[in-house]
Amino acid sequence: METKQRRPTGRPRGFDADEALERALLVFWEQGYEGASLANLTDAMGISTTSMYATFGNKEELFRKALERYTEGPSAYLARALDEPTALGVATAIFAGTVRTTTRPTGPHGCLGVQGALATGDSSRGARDLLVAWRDSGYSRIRERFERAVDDGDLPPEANPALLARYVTALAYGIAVQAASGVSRDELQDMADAALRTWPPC
Amino acid sequence: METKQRRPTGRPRGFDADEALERALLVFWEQGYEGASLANLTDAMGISTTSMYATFGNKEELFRKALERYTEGPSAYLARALDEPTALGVATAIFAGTVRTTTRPTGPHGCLGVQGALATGDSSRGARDLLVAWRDSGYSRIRERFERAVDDGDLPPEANPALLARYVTALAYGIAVQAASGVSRDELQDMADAALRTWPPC
DNA sequence: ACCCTTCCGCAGCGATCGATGCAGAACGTG
DNA sequence: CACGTTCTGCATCGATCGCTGCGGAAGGGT
Repeated sequence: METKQRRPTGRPRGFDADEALERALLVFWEQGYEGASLANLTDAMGISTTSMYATFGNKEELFRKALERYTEGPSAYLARALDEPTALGVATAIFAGTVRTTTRPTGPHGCLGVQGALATGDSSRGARDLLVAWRDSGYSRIRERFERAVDDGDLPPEANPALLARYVTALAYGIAVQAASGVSRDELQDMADAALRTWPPC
Repeated sequence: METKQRRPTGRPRGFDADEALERALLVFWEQGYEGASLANLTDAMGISTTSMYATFGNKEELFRKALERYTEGPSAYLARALDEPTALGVATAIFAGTVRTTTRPTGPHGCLGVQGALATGDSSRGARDLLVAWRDSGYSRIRERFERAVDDGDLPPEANPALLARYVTALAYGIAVQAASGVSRDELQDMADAALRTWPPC
């Protein structure tokens, strides 16, 4: 089975699809799904609308792929944070990663998963629902990690993993909103450090 | 001085401007500034675009007035919260008000000041900047209230009012984001209650 | 060198965006 | 009732929205 050779050859692509997607990600990140027009996107990607549609499908598909890239790139700190040995370590790493990613000196401020499509019109409900699912997935993974921490005896038996996960995600989203408003990295990190001093909050 | 009689008479308005503004507020709240089209707005307001422009100026002005109405209506809990006698009472009231306002059984979920225009295209930068200023104003008022709490001896002298205000606003924005995702009122209130059990976080 | 396949530039699609001009309707005032 | 003033309904503006058809350009396989 030669499933490897899918493309029966032809004119090769004149641009780097990965780099184009990275550019699109930055536009979505900064302007949101609705605020990013096709002209904005293709200009930043350096390709024509024809190439964009041929390569990525349509605007919503492009957004979906940009979100995947975001998850595996700027937002990869979440997966790493879940590997920390303690619940406190997990929370600490999540906050540190959130602060760093939402306040990069170069690049958009805030979190794509929050500001990409928080409230939208009907025509953008697909992107909005996608981000709702994305945020819910992050919450669920944190909650499961805290459930394991209770099982491990790392967190006390009376701890509420779901509630703790809501707390961590809420603070992370709050950091993201403030970063989008222009609040500095140091100020947000100091706030996160203070919050962690009373961990766990119950 | 007869400044009272400004209008030299004429055909009276055929609709209630206050109610129309309330309807517009709900649309902006649910769909965001960019997601709310003129057609969406005027349909909900029950008036023509001509009447809208004659009465409110343009879309950005309408948004500005809707935000004012939001501040004095759904978001009025903030001003009341600042009158609480203690910093803990202030934080408690802010969280309770945020949870209640962002999860109203009837009406949009989330906070207009957050999801109204968090990340936008160039053409909506006016609305975006307006909300940045709105959020910053809320933060500043809370910070000043906490400074007073330190002066009063309510908060310990080593407390950091700016940091505490960042914490409260972050958690409130996080609640708003989760409410926009559909998280229930009870779950968010339980989380806020847990966070308040370790007040102040430093 | 030929052919087949894929990609790209150009132009333009219908729809919707925010915003207006205009003429007549509807009122308070004299 | 006539007038002056304001508001409203209709039609439409140019611009932009996301998206696509088409024909030629540019490659790889044989």
